[in-house]
Amino acid sequence: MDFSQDLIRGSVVPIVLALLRNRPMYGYEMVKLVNARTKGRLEWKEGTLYPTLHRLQSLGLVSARWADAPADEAPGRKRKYYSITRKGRTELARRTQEWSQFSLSVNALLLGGRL
Amino acid sequence: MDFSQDLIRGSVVPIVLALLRNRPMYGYEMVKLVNARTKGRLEWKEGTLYPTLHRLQSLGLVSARWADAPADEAPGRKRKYYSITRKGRTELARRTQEWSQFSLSVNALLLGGRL
DNA sequence: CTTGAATACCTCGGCAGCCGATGTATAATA
DNA sequence: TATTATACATCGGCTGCCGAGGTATTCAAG
Repeated sequence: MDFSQDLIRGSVVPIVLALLRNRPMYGYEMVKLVNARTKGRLEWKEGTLYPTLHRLQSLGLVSARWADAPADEAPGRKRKYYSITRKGRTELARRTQEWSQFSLSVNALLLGGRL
Repeated sequence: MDFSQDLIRGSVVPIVLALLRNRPMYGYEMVKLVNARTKGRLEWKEGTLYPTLHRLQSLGLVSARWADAPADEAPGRKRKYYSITRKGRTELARRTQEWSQFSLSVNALLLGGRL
């Protein structure tokens, strides 16, 4: 479907935080996972994700550590695993709420319903 | 609630087109209406809307004409009324579809549901 | 063995849209 | 008379997305 990039904007941060809710992940994994889970309707680019992760880290919303990939997955390969911080969880809650209000508002206006 | 501007981005165009679906409107009216209908959750700025309207016009998605405000509303006042064109309606359909797919995707990722 | 694809990380500059600030002019209200 | 509301507009700053490009490793195919 190939969304206009303007729609994508602003959704990257909350989605990243949401992905890290349950377990640490590495960047490349997030890209593939988002693209797969949305069947390519969202098509994340590495050129977007990596700078975003660094930004979130500098804001203290995620933390990163290098580690070996599990031996049964990709033995001998190094990956940079990101985890969400306590501060990040607070921000996630805020952003989720924000998204929900926002999407309700837009839906109401677009689909003509009352708010 | 005061959304991050990044979320707003990309939603302005489809909303403008949707507003014009039923009747012509003037810019100032759209700003007030959106702010009121969303109870200030969306807070449109004139500095965003006017350039957007001009852009849409140059793309042939809307047309504009100056006219007197109705005598029972604001007698003696000039307004610039925008209407959606046929091309604009096609674009509206596309954008509505796009938004719907997009918001479903984001919702699924944010709220953890399956797609 | 060498080539190519997949994995996994990264940077940089261009671009486009939102917004704050600012400006103009008129009508209504205090 | 001064202020507020209506109604239009522009402009530059900022920020984030993306295309293009780069490095290095692992693994399968030729």
